[in-house]
Amino acid sequence: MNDGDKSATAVNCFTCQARGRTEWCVLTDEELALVDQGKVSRQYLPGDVIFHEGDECRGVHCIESGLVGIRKMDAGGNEVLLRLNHPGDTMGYRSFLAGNDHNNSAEALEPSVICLVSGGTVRSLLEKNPTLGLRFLKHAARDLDDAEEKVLQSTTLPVRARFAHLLLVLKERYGVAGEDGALVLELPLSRQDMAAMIGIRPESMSRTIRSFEEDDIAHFSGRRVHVARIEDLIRELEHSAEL
Amino acid sequence: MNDGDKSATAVNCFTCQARGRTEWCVLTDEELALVDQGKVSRQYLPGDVIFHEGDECRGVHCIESGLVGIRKMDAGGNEVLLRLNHPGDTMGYRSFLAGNDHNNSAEALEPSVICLVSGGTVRSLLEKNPTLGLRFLKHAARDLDDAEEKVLQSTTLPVRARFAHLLLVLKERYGVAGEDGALVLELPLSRQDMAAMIGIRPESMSRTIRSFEEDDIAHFSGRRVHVARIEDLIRELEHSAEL
DNA sequence: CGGTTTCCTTGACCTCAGTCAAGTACCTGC
DNA sequence: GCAGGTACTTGACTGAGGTCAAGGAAACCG
Repeated sequence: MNDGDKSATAVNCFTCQARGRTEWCVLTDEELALVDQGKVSRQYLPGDVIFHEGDECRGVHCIESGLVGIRKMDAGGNEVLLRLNHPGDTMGYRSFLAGNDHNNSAEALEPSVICLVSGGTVRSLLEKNPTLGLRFLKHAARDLDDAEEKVLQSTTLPVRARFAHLLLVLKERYGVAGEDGALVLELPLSRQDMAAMIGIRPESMSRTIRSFEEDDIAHFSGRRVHVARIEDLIRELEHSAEL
Repeated sequence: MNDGDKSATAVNCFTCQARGRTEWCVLTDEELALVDQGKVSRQYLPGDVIFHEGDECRGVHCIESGLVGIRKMDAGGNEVLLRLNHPGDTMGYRSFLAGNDHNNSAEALEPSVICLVSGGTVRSLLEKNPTLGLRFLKHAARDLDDAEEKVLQSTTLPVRARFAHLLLVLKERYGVAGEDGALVLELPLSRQDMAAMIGIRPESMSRTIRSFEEDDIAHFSGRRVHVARIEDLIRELEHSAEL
């Protein structure tokens, strides 16, 4: 929890690394200048919380660099890691639009630089440039698809299949080419967090990993994963379907 | 499956029962006339499918009357009932916006009249009237919250608690006042569908209902549910949290 | 009306994943 | 270095919920 006055690092929207990937890329230079003025940027270290469930929503967060996990927990302290957000991603736009408090929390998983664009700025931009709203809308549509997919999987698929699926999804972003068609993943996640992503306990995560090793489907050392044959992961998914 | 040429019932957007509740309520009369021209309306009977997962998305559906269930199924034939849609609700706007095929299916649960607003119409309206996009956006934001809530619940809560929660949600729309503070629900759902809503098998649904009866939490006869003390349902939710 | 189908319920059984508890590895600060 | 965490692993046990199989109830339709 480093809530102190992290040096408000001088970040500029025009030179932002993630600029091309953000929702803001549809803005004119003039409009982008508004964002630039209306934002505050901060650094976060792994474990730092950007906002908490229940916090008042004061604007929209935008990731310049790093990695952020979106968590949600219930009354019993159970927690799920809903998704990972990357540079260029926008966070908290939903609570902002709906005008209610944050209904999930965001935590830095890697050292991150994150900007908070004030509510007023976003509101006036939405009026000025309708395309921005459509960008948000598409973003929401994608998130919604993912969430519904997750609902389906978490109620129908067994843990092995869910884990295989998770690895296949993570491959898109964290897969690095191994030799001879093998796949190597460099995950940014602890086992706890992987467990939280598929909604199981750490103990079950351990056992699932071990069973993947025993079946020679994947090999884990630290946060590096070797997968000799991707088909094995896919089969693991389908396998649970038939029969 | 009544895919024949159901009489294209003469429905008019200006006199639509659900008008006030639709996304379109932000349109001017002139714009609404466009919707009226650009739509086709049809009648559906219970069990009729409005669109299937994988179908091409040809526009946005709008419910004039009736009740529609949104289902999603996986390769193994497992199915989840994601949500219920009511008069005034819009369906399929996400696939439409994202430009991909429908990723879930819609089935009439009651006799329904549903309009299909053509893609071109929606597109031009979105350009004309940015507020419409914001309406869709808020809608998506709400759906997303629900979906994420559901992810959390389906991975953390036991069946009894999920069912209690379902009843509490259904109460909002289907609760009718019973005498002396008791609650009576007139559900529009079969047991199978209730099971599908919380992601369990019909057998488990039966057993859960029976256990609620035995514990005197709720009494079921057909699709009517009597709940003497709502607190019991709430306690059922919290109960799973502690300990 | 009886025949068919679909829905719902029940029982017996089993298995997957959660729980509890203990032990190990690793990291950090002193 | 050692003490104290935290993360991870492992084992033994348990139980909630899925599966299978069968029977009953209710809706549908000729």
